Amino acid sequence: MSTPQDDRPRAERIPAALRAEQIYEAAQEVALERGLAGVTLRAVAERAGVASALVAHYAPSMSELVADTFRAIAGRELAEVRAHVLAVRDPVARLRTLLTTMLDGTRNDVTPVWVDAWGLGRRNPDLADAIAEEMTEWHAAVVEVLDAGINAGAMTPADTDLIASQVLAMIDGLNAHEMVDYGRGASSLRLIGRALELELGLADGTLGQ
Amino acid sequence: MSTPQDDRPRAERIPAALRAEQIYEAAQEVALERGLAGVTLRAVAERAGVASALVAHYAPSMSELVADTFRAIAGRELAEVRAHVLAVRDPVARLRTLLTTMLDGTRNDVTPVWVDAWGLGRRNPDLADAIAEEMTEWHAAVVEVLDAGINAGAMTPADTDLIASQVLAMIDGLNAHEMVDYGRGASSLRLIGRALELELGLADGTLGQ
DNA sequence: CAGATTATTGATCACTTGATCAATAGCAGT
DNA sequence: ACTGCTATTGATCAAGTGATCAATAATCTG
Repeated sequence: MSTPQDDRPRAERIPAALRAEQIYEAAQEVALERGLAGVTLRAVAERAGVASALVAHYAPSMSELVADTFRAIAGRELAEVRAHVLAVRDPVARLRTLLTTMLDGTRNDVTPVWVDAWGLGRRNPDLADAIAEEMTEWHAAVVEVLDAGINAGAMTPADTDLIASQVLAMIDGLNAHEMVDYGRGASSLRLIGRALELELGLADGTLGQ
Repeated sequence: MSTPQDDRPRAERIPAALRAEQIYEAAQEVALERGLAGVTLRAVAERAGVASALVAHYAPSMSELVADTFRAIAGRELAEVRAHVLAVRDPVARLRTLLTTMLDGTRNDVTPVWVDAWGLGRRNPDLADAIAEEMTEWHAAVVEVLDAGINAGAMTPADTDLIASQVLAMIDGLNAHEMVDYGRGASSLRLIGRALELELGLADGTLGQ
């Protein structure tokens, strides 16, 4: 059980740009399935159906590939959530949609990616930069939702910058907790919802069920 | 640069129980300095000043050693914080002490241990169990502080179970964020303090400065 | 002091990681 | 059909991981 190389039909020869894209996408698939820590030279190569040397050929280094993979996954997630949330017109319903979307477990595969990222970020500077960037964008998106609600008069004026940080901290903390099966039975939505209702002058239960 | 074995004076022969304790402590030192992911057979051996085989001899397996190491660090941290917090008699001041203690950066070395733990917990069942246990104890400690405040009439009655989960989520989330240098300038204490003041009927600024 | 007990080690295994490089194979243009 | 360009690969490296085991050395016991 120790074949020095993968036996596999030789990969079809395609333009470099296209192959780079395939490898890039394979890395994302691996990250979503096995976590960011599972994005190894050989795992990505197998997923893409090419020799591991080809992955090394297209990626500057694995640490950069990991960082780029994280950036792609986090960026796409934000774009999707943003589009989904902004489609809701009523400000309060929009905020509720934001919370439910981020907590309903639909994105159960990207949470491990974030948790892995925080841990790996300490030894991977490229990844640390990527994390900071994505977090800034998430923060801006939450602020946008809050500001819209306040400007529409549906929420009490508040320090949206601070509240957005709070929301993200709670969501990331809860997601990390749930990853190790620490549910405590309490509904995460209700937990965050209550806090925001108080800070934004909303009636009890408006954000949670 | 490839000595097959560490050249080093042979470790003095001491009773097994004592040596086990030394290795156990060496693992904790390594974890605090290089993170839980740095707790490897050879790193612990070097730290303890023994051959790597001896670490393997005393530890059932590395995954168990990592789990035990986490348990020891998290447990000791909780005991210390608890003692420090319970020494404060005034309920509100006690809560404030709890928050400042958990956020003032004094325990900057154990935060990475927690963050590593969440990531590694997915592949290390022993570690996952340890995490859940330690979190349960932390939760109970926070509830204790909140209940005391409410019973003393210093805080508005509330669902302390839920609020404790919220506090832990925010703290862990914020700590994770700060680990990748994502400070956003905002004071974490003020952020959590504001939220709790609202939920516990405390005057603005009572918990934060 | 001789012998049994046990703590400690060196060597080694099988495996995984990222990375490099000469060699090969396929396509494009002439 | 030939030639040049380039995508792709196999082999291999050095480093690091956890783990095992016979051999050694120190202590204790009778």
